[in-house]
Amino acid sequence: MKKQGENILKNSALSVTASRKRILDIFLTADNALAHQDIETKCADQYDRVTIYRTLQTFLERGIIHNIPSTDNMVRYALCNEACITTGHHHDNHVHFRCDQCGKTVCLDDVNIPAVNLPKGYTMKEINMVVNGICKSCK
Amino acid sequence: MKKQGENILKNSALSVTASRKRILDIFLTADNALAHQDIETKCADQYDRVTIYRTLQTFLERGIIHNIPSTDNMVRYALCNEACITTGHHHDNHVHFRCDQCGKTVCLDDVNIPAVNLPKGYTMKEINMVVNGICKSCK
DNA sequence: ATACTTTTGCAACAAAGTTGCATTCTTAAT
DNA sequence: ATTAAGAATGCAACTTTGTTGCAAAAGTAT
Repeated sequence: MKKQGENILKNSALSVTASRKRILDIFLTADNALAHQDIETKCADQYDRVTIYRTLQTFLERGIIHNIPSTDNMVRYALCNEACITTGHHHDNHVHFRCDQCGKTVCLDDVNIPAVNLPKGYTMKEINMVVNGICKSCK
Repeated sequence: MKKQGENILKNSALSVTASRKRILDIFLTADNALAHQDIETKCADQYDRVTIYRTLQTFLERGIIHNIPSTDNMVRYALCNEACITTGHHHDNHVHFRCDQCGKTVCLDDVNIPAVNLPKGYTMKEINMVVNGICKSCK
C-alpha cells in the first residue's frame, strides 16, 4: 500500500510533505532500527540534513517512532506499532535486540519486558531493555 | 581512604598518573553516573579534553567503569563494583535508573535484571535495562 | 639515575547537532 | 481553482563532540 505513510501523517495531524513521506517510507521498508546517519545516507542528496533532524524530532514527539538507547552515541529509531499511533500513548514495552555480528538493532515485538521491583521511593514511568548478542540471521 | 583510586589503577595494571587519579576520584565521590561532559566540566581546566576521552576509554576496557545507554546521545559512565574489577569480568546485571526530575542516572545495585526469554535463534551476550521515572530524592 | 615505555597536550581535523531567517510548500477557506 | 495564512524546508553559519598524529612530559623498572 503506497499511501500507508501518508495515512500515518494525516492521523498524526501532520502536513504531508515529500521529505516526511520519504523518511516514513524508509522506516516502513526497513527491517531494523535506523540511526540519523542511516537515514542521511539514504536521502541526504534529496533532503537537507537539518530537515532530517527536524523530521525525526517531529515523529518522536507525535509517537510515530520511538528511540532505542545505545552505548555508542548513535540513538536509533524504529516505527511504533499501530496501537501507539492510534491510541496516542505508548506501548513500547518490548525488548530491543542488537546483533554484535551484523550490527542490526531490531524490535522484538513479541518479547515483553518483564516486571521489575524498584526500591521504595522510586516511581517508574518508562522502561527500556536492550539485549546484545547474535541474532537468528547471523547464528 | 585517599589511596583507593591508586589501588584500583594498580590492580588494573595501569600506570598511576595525575589525570587518572583525578578522574577516578570524581567517580568515587559522585553519587550518580557521569557523562564525558560532566567530567570535562569538573576538570577541563586541569586536563585536556582528549585525555579525558582516552582515560574513559581505558577505564572501560579495563572494566573499571561501565557505560549506561541513553536516548539523549550522552552515554554515561559509572564505577563497576569491586567484583568486576577484582575478578576481571563483568557483573553488570543491575538496573539503571534515570530520574526525570533531577536528571541523575544511578545504578540500582540491588535490583537485578530479570530473566527474559528470547525467540528461538537469538543468543544473549549482554543485557541492559534503564528505567525512567522519579527517584526517591525527588519524590 | 637512567633508559624505556606509556601517557599527555597540542594542533588540526572530521563529524554531529543547532539556530535564525528567507523561500517554498501545504492546507483550508473562499 | 485561487489565494491567504501557517508550516516546513534549505541554506548558512555556528557550536559541540569526537578523532588522529606527533612531540614533549611523566611514569616504571632496573
